[in-house]
Amino acid sequence: MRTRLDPSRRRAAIAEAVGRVLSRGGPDALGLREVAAEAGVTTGAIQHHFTTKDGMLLFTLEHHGRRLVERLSARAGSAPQPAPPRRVLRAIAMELLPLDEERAVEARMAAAFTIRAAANPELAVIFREQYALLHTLVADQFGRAGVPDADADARELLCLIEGLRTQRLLGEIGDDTIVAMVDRVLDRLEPNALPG
Amino acid sequence: MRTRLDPSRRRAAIAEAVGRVLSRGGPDALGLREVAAEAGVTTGAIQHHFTTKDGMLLFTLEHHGRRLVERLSARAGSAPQPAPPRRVLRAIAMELLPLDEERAVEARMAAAFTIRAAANPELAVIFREQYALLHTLVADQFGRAGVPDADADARELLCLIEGLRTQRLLGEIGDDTIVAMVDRVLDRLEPNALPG
DNA sequence: TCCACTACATTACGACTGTAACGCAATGAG
DNA sequence: CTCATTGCGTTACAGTCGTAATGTAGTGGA
Repeated sequence: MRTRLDPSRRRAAIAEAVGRVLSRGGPDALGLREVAAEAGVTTGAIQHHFTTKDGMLLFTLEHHGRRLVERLSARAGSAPQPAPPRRVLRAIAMELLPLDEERAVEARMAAAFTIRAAANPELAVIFREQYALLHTLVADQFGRAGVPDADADARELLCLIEGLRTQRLLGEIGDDTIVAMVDRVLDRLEPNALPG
Repeated sequence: MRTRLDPSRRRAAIAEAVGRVLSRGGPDALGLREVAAEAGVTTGAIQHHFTTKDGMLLFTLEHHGRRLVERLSARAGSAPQPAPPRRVLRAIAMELLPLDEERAVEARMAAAFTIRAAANPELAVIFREQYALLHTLVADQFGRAGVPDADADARELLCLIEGLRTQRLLGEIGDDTIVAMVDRVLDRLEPNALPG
């Protein structure tokens, strides 16, 4: 028997394992035994904490979404309050884009959940909730920058980021292209701000 | 026994069925029996034409990609030669975006293949080849419009379209938002062209 | 007409799937 | 200490998976 663990910790650990499995092997590799092995537990443990596979996936999406939003909020909220919006937006973009392996795993996992959500309303709800949070977060920064239509600018930036994630994980573009594109867009959206 | 059919026609029909199944039920629904039922054949027929499931998927991706590129080329090539680039680009965008059910099926299918490609180099190659064709197609139009960096503009537009597809199929944005965003971007990228 | 061949259909099989059922050790309350 | 409860591990099972094997009807050439 392995170390006994706080249930929420164990659920989190399993959710992380789901992400790695999904990221590594694609949708066909997502089996309970595979996840269990990745998490270092047995299928019995998974069954105990989630009862069903769909429940596990639902929690996994919530878990990762929560973590991501927290990270982004920290980026937006830290520093002496009047941090330049451009810098905050750039930080948010970098946090979302798959520029290191950890973010790449997140991106691949998100993509895997995306199609499931397209055929599963429960998952789609989670996505929309998280997107709403993200949108207000970004739109606030555009608002602070004084652009005429902060909502539209926020939608466009998030949209571009989504596209960059997808194209990057297909190898259609490289890391340098990603960064260049983000800067290009930020320069245009807020031309009066100081560079950096 | 069903009607005997030209092999390439049969393969195409099966590929279409794969797209519909993938679009409708997500990755878990993609079984040979499901595809066979959708195509109105037996698993034996599928096996005869593709021998393996992966082969079937590979062909499916190629098939749909080919069709899409042909449609787009037709859009770009038709009309008395000097059709305004803005109009051509808009037509291309509309052809790519899930504004009707047929394109929505294509978008969901593409998303489903995307994650598979992330873990399957053979599929990724197909994606990259098709993306290259698409890129030159779009970049040509930007070139004709006389923008300073046609490549970057093409990448950005395609990137935005990719993001719009994803967000649309999650229900995060609506059809009107999609069209508005495309026009917004086209207005900015090529401000000197005539409207329409 | 005969024959090789193609285009399927049918059946069968072993591997693998998610989940139910059961067992048991550790833990906290009394 | 006792004891119910929680947190797993183990085993079993029915169903589904992709694929191999085999059969057969239709087809085009000689």
